[in-house]
Amino acid sequence: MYRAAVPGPVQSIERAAAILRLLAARSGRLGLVEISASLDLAKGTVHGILRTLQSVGFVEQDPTSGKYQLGAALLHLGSSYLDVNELRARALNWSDALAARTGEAVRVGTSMDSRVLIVHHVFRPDESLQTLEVGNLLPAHACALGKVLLAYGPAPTRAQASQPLEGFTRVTVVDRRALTQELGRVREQGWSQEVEEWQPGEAAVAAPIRAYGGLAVGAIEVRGAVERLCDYHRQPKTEHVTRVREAARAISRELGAARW
Amino acid sequence: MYRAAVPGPVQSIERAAAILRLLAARSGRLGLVEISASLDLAKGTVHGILRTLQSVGFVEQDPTSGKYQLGAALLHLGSSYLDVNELRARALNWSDALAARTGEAVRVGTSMDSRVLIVHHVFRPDESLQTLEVGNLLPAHACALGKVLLAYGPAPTRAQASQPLEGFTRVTVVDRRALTQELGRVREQGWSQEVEEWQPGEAAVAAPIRAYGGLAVGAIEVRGAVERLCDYHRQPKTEHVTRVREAARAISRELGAARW
DNA sequence: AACAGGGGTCGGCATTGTCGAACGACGCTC
DNA sequence: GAGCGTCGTTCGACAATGCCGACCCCTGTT
Repeated sequence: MYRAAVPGPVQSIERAAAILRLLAARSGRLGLVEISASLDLAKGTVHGILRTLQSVGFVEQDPTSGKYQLGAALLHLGSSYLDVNELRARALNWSDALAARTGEAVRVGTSMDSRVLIVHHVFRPDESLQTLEVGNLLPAHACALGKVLLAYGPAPTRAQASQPLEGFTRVTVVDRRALTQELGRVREQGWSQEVEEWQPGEAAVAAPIRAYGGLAVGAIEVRGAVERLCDYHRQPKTEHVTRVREAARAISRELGAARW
Repeated sequence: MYRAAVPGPVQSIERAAAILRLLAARSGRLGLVEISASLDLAKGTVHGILRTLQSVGFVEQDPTSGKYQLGAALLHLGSSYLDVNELRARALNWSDALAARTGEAVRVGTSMDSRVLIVHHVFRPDESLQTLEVGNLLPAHACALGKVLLAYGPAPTRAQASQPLEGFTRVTVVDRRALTQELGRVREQGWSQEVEEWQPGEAAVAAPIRAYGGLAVGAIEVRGAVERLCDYHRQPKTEHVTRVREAARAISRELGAARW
């Protein structure tokens, strides 16, 4: 039997986490056999794990259909994570001001599993209906936040670099070499942009939030309609770039100061 | 050795969940020995679980201090839970309207471990700064949401009924018998109130959201300053009570209709 | 009425996680 | 600055633990 390199990754916990991820990915309820088939585990095994997860409130079971879904306890854990998260805490003050000054929505994100996790979101300051995106996961290569995180984060692993890039609009960067080139440009100029590469009609500008050592621990972006955020060359307006970069620097300073 | 009544609650997963709860309760970072002492487990055991939780992103370790805290993956799971949660989905439409009509903040909650979990929160429609309370856990006996859930939920277990009620202000109901009496009144009138029992200066009115069978699966409340929400007898204004009850009934109907 | 498909249960086996002691690093005190 | 205490981490042995796969029951369908 294969023996793990590092000792003691608790198998059942890994499996439980895989089940939770599966339930989160397929938004909706999943049956026992679906889960056991997806993870290639025996039904009985999955059932035992599910019952345990249910008893601690991490999953719930629909009594009529018998299907499983995520449980309420996770919501509380997630919000507790936000309370502890230092990046978010430091970004709170500055992002409000940034949204007010630019008149656009502001989002703060961090890297997770080569995707971008939104940890803070300030609505565009107008009366329009907007949905809170905190907790959402975005593909890194298709949004301004992600590009900055890729550019200033650790180098991608072999496995990551060989995965194809998914396209979302006609201008999403799907060519790996083109992306590498753009990330170089991002490093040179110190900020990233994204014009209709994720959502049609939307553009964004992002800058890195760096902790001691220079590695990016997060990013902050301003996002809004292309016609407001960009000039007539479809390039982000300089004032927005400047303001995002200022906010990012301010937060970086606070993060550094808090620990050193 | 004690043998569990139902077979197969996976021990390591229960322990992992206990660790996560501990990390959530003590907001902040915890050391390995603190955790192992709190749960009365061997250091090595806790370490193995923590490493596994870390590898799946449920906890993070501060590289400088070595202490552990909740991880980013939980945020995503929590927000995924919100996506699936049917109570919240149905409440979305009605709570916005309720907030607009009453001019006050609206919250929707559900029962969890004999406390109240906030699953939706609409800010009071003015420019004041408010913090999102989704994911927060409140004591059931001290808020309007909780009283409704207690009144229309399953009867409390022996263990629950013998726990003392914590006081938060001078008027918090801390006497178990007084609470029972008030819950009876809530059942009679179909709604609950709370005047400065949780936060000084704040009052709230709540009504039950019931699924098929009549059991409350959630509750919705309007919350605001006492002087706005109540009349000069410090009783909630009738118009607010009516509106909350209407919203609750509408959501209940949708929930029932969705399944039957 | 028979069948298919779902969730749930059970007991035996060996894999798996647990324990406790020992290690190395750090920081504090004297 | 040497010693001590504390903390996170590693390791190996043991056996308790959780895993597997066959079996059961129920519901809905053909």
